[in-house]
Amino acid sequence: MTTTAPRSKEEIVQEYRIQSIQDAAMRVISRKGMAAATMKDIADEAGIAKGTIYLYFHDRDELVEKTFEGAISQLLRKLQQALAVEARFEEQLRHIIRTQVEFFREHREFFRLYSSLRFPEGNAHQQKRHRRTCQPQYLAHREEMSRFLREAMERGEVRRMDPDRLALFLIGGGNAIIIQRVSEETSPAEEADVELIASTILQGIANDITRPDAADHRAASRRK
Amino acid sequence: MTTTAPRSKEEIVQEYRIQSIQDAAMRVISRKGMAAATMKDIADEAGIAKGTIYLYFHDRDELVEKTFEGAISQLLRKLQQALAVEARFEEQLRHIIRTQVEFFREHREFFRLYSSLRFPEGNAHQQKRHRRTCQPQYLAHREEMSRFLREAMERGEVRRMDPDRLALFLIGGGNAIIIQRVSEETSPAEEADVELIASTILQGIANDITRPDAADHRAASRRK
Amino acid sequence: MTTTAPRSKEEIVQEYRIQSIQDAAMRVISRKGMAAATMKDIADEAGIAKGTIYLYFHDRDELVEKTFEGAISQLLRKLQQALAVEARFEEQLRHIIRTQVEFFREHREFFRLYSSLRFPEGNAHQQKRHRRTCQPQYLAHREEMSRFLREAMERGEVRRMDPDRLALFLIGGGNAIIIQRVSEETSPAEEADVELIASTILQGIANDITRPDAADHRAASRRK
Amino acid sequence: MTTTAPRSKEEIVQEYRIQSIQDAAMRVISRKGMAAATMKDIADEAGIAKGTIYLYFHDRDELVEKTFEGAISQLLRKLQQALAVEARFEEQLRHIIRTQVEFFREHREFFRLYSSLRFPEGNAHQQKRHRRTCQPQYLAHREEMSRFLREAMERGEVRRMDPDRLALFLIGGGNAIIIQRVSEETSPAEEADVELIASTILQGIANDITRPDAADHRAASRRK
DNA sequence: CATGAATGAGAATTCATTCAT
DNA sequence: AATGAATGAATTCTCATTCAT
Repeated sequence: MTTTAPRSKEEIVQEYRIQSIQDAAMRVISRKGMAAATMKDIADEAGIAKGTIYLYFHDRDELVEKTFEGAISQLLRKLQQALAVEARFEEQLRHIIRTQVEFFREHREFFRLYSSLRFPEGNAHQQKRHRRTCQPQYLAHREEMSRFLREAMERGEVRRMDPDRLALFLIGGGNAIIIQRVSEETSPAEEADVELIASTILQGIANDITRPDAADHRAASRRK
Repeated sequence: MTTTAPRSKEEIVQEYRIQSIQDAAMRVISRKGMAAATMKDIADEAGIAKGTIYLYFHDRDELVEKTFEGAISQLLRKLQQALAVEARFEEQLRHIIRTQVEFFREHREFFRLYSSLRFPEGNAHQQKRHRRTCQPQYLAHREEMSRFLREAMERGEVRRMDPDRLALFLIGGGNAIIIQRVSEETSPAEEADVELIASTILQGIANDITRPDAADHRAASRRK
Repeated sequence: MTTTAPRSKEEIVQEYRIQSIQDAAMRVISRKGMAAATMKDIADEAGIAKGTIYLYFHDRDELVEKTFEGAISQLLRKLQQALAVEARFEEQLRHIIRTQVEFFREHREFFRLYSSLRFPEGNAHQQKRHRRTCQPQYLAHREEMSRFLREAMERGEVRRMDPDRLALFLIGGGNAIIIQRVSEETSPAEEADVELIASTILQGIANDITRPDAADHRAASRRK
Repeated sequence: MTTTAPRSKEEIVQEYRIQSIQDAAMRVISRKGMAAATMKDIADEAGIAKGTIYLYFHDRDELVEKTFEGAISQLLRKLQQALAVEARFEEQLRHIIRTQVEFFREHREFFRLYSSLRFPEGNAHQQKRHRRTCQPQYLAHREEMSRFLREAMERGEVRRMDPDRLALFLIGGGNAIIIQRVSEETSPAEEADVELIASTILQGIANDITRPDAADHRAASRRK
């Protein structure tokens, strides 16, 4: 493990405060939405005064950004752990999907934030700032997935195609199901959704046993 | 086709106004984002006075909702046309995907709106209202797709699985790629992305185990 | 007379509003001071809503600046009129002093504003802006006076000395007396103060016993 | 000199603290202006914590007032020293003027404070308090000068006129020049400004045609 | 005593909505 | 019907002041 620098009590308290404000921000944003979440809301949620937030974050933008960064880097860490496990591609893929589904179940508040960040709102200045700080985190997620798929292609476990596009499709499709899970009253077993995603991506949906031409088609594309 | 009731000149003017305000709203929202789009912006874009909007829409929420409804019903109409075409399942699927990609290319402004509406923002009252009016439209889209897939399963063209989940996955994955196309400087040919989505969904990405070379390859990499 | 552009009713109303807001700002600033005058105060004083001010002025800074500019340009116009009168130097000087005393009597609220502007407050950015827009007006006043004195020196009516410094001294001394008049319960006749300033500046205060002619001069003036 | 009460170490420390806070306040106010000078700024400048200031001053107003009082009483002491010197009136006048110019050169930060205090800002309560504590100091300065002039009139060295008004004029005119010196990049020699003020006040600026020496002076300057 | 984190009243500014013209 | 000036509630952010450590 890494040697953590010896921290004074002040630093610990400070970190605790920062964390609890971010947690509150996450809850409020997920409840009321990015635009409608006011500093007052967040302060109330955190059980502190409005002004206190400004002791730890320069302004509203910074709070939102840091909140997002914190959450997504947690997700990235989990994904990397999932990728680090030695296993067959198919197992790894299922593991990755499961990790995301679990993460968003545990942090369902975060999901909204994650989604809303794809489309930055606000004025031009805010949007630029946004792209600068939030997008990189979002991109990192995509690139991690993209790299995972590319390596599988190089090993021949996945047929050759644009790994970036495939990563997008997989993440986007997975997220759609997660969103649904988050808003549903009762969902199927988590494992069922994981399996659905994994099997769809792996084998596709076509019932090709009966259609010899489909097999031909595949064989043909392989020959290219 | 359908017999429209005879409309007075007033009604025609009225409809024209409503439409041009909604068009303006769509452009502004897609340019500045949901939260930053002010009534003044929309009025200016439509070339009318702020107050005039209130003659046709009760308040800002209603304008946004109606704008959304209008746009998504256009999309639904196109999808239904695509589904109405008699063709093999695979062709229809490609057609549907192509329709969506094209629709969002032509209405890229709308895409933002579409995405942001999945996660209604605002206070509890607004959110409730939202769910009442916007979600149905969004749901209609999903259900249309779901029905299409279920029917294909019943015909045996698609293997049995949850058609709702599959529809979600397909729409979500497709949207992710569309979003990317919208924000990219230069994209691959539209047809390439359509094909990628279609083939992934149909055949999946796994390199068929029945191919001995692939199996060998995998075995080899496992030995390392 | 200058031909005023034909103005629409809107423009007239607009100008009226601008003027009445500036008047209110002047009154509030003179009552509570530059720093303590809030937008709410000014709006209340003008009998309008806070937001209305922002229809006519971009922000607080602009309002304060424009208010100042408007008032000082009035003063400058009056001074120029006073200087335009053909008369002996001494008469002109008295006229100028009288003009200022009168102006500040009629616009006593303005005086505070005038004084406080010599020392711009606020952050560096505000101060820079200040210098750009307010100082020029203040300088114009000084330069007008300076030019008047220099010309008198060139005509031999005033002994040679630094006209800029002399202008400063005269304005500063005059203002000190005006400030006093503004805050006194009961003041001497306006003309008495004008005469005191004028005679002090013209003849000085020394009772030069050693200069018989000076004594004569004084005796003469006493006889009048 | 004066018998100071025997002071405990605590009292000495206390006085030192008070003084250093006031010094810091003076520097900050002169740098950023009365309104923009925050308690944090002053505490930082003094190298102590914000809260500590409140151990020695009841609130911000009191700090500002005491700071002002401290500075102006220094000035008064210097003026009294200047007046105590036995000399001809003209010499004493020059000495007084010189004292002020020097004082403000050495305490140029104070000058701003001095000027801004003539026009108390803030709410009615603050202004009342202000008048109670600050004005007396300012008045003492004026009265000292006034007394000096009245005595000179009684001795026949200065012609009879309202000594209060004359004091105002002299102080106001002098200050205007000092302000200018403070804000100029490069100023004339201090003595030149002292002489300009003194000679203007003593002899006035009129080129008295009846005075042969003055006429000579003019003739000489014309010849150039 | 000294500290500085926490507080919350209050300021500037924005913008959906109303309404006299 | 259309307008856009006026409104004021709501929001972000600041800073004098308090108080537990």
